[in-house]
Amino acid sequence: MARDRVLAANKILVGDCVEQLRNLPDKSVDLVFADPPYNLQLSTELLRPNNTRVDGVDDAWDKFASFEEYDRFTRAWLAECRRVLKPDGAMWLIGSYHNVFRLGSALQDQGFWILNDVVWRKVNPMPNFRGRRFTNAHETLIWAARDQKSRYTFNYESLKASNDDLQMRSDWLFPICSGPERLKDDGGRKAHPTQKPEALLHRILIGTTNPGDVVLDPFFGTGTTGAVAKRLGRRWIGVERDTDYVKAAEERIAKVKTLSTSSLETQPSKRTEPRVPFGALVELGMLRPGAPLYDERRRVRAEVKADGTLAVPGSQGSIHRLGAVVQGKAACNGWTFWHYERGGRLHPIDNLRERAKVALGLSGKQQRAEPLIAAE
Amino acid sequence: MARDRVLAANKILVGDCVEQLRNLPDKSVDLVFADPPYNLQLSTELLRPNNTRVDGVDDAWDKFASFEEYDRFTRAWLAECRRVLKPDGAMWLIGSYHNVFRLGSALQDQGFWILNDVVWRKVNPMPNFRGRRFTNAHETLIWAARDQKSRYTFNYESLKASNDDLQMRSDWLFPICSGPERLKDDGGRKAHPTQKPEALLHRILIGTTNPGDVVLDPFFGTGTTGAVAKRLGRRWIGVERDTDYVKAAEERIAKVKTLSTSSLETQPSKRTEPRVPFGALVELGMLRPGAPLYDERRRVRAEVKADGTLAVPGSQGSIHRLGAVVQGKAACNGWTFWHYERGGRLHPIDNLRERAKVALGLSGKQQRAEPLIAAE
DNA sequence: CTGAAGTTTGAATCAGACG
DNA sequence: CCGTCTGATTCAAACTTCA
Repeated sequence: MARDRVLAANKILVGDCVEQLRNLPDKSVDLVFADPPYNLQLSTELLRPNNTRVDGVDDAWDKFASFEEYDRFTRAWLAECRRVLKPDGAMWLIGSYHNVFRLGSALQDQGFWILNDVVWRKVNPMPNFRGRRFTNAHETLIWAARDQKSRYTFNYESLKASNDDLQMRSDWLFPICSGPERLKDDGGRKAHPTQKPEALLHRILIGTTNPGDVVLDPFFGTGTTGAVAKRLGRRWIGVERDTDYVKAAEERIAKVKTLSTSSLETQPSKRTEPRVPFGALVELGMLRPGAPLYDERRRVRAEVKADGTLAVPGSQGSIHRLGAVVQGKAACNGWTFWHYERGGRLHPIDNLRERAKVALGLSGKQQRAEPLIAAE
Repeated sequence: MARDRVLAANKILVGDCVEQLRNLPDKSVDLVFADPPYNLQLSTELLRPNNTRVDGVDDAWDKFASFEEYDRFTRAWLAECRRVLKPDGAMWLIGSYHNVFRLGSALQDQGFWILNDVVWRKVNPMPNFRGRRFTNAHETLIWAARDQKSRYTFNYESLKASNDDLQMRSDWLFPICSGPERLKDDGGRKAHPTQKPEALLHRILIGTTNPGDVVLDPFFGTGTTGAVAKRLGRRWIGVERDTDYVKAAEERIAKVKTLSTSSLETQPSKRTEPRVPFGALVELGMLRPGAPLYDERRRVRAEVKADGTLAVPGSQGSIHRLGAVVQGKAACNGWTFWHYERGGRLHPIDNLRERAKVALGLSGKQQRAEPLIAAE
């Protein structure tokens, strides 16, 4: 089958994904990174609260008539990727809840062996403008070996060392791709609607490939995979149908310099300040619903509700909002304003937050969260 | 079909999941929470349709056969859950990468409408002992409405208020179930291998059910769903096959006390508050016909008409329509766009609506809250 | 030039009542 | 079932404007 197919790395194959993959030889690729269409199927336009329109993904390449058609497409390109992978090769997929369950099932059906699912937590996701769902603040990656027997690459020590000597977990925190990294077209608009951050590919390639490995991206887009692969001294192959994307990717990758063998960049981990919301104290049982809270001088008595709000007669809201309301002020830091009673004395609920941080592992020491106010 | 099936809540149905679900009436349940078996030991536990054992996992056909069997089981209990759900009902599933892709695909295939996938990030996950994978530090939840048209319950304001006035995101941080909350058997060993933390169910039930709702858990285990449902004033039904688990769950739930009705009051939503049409302000004499209204910066001047419409030269219509027209936008909330003048200053007409609610006796508890502490 | 203030934007299956 | 109309709703970061 593959007798006259030769692997030429560091180039983009222009054309249909499955057709182009057929031109690659069997067992020639170490890793596949695939960011396939998400099949979003947006129905109507979405307005922001200020009545401006959200520039959603409505490109033709993301349109599929049904799950059946999407599954058919998925099976076709997955099968080609599997053929092209070396026996010890592996694959990364990325998707959202719209498509990732189809991807994962198809992977398993074809004999891939899932090693982890990994969650990319977005520092700065787009909010949910209508207030009808949770903020969609993550995307899901699947890491799978070609089959159960594959001796896949995993640079455990590198990842651990770059993670303050803690095992790298399955939840990763990165900002979305914006700023200077985000490619723009001639008109100054985003060149690609779904450009992935280089930090994501950086961790993947450092963690699951070795220098010199061949990385295939069958949905190359504007070439994030190629750019990071080149920088990290990996070889790469991209497949992309859209010639505008191809042009942008080629120009982008041409500017990238390969790092010297010695200089192994450490992951710039953008840690956000650990935050404990008030509701967590209720959910964790540290404050019972019905428990009273007071201001410092006991002039106001409020009651904790099961939904994580606080109430006085005639008003209910967050600890901050209610603190502002009872004082007739515009704003209030509820953490220092409200107090719980213990041993006949009042303590700011901020103290509880410190203990919750410990329970949630957001501070150094590990201990258990005991209820501090007994049920009545 | 369901003519002689009666819904008896707050009890455990002992027996096979699908068989027991068949005894529940159609459209009787508000929410399903399901924590199905994870399919971890495919090769040893699962039988082929002809009851021969699937032995050996080396063979791709066996793996496929096993997934087939798991999918058949999944479709069977999901279909019963869908039948039992009210038209506006919803479902939560929880799983790991071993089974969650099968669950999500089956949900979509049966017509459920996925609203979010949610990631439970574990504070204290089990480390990966062999250092060959990422620490499996999360599990995945799927929240889905019965179908696309379902008007599902979502207590957006409660979740936001309990999260320091920020929208609740799709990534949740909770410790695994341990300490006193973890049920032990007579030998002091954990009574159930995968007991879920009550905090997880607390957030789910607060966020997506109302007091009095019926919550069904078809894989009840040691009854976390029932315990939290009872505490939060929701009704519950469990299905469990293992009589040891049933006994542990019954003892556990018997000890739980339901919170007082007042503790369960949720943050009221502006959406559910009674509506005051603009015309009522004119009828009540709060705005006289001919009165001028302005946008925030006085760039536009409109005039109130006796019929409750608003007019600028050349255009007339509702406060919303006219606000959109003068801005050249597709939509506009007239209540916040238009302002009336009083004491030389502009105030949004939304303020008048609040006063109209009081005048019309439509105001509930969330009325004009007076400061309880005098300004200093 | 600097900092404050305002604007733009990101893989989105994003409403509900009423006639 | 479908069209019409009211009116509820956003977070973090980058970028632009202006004092």
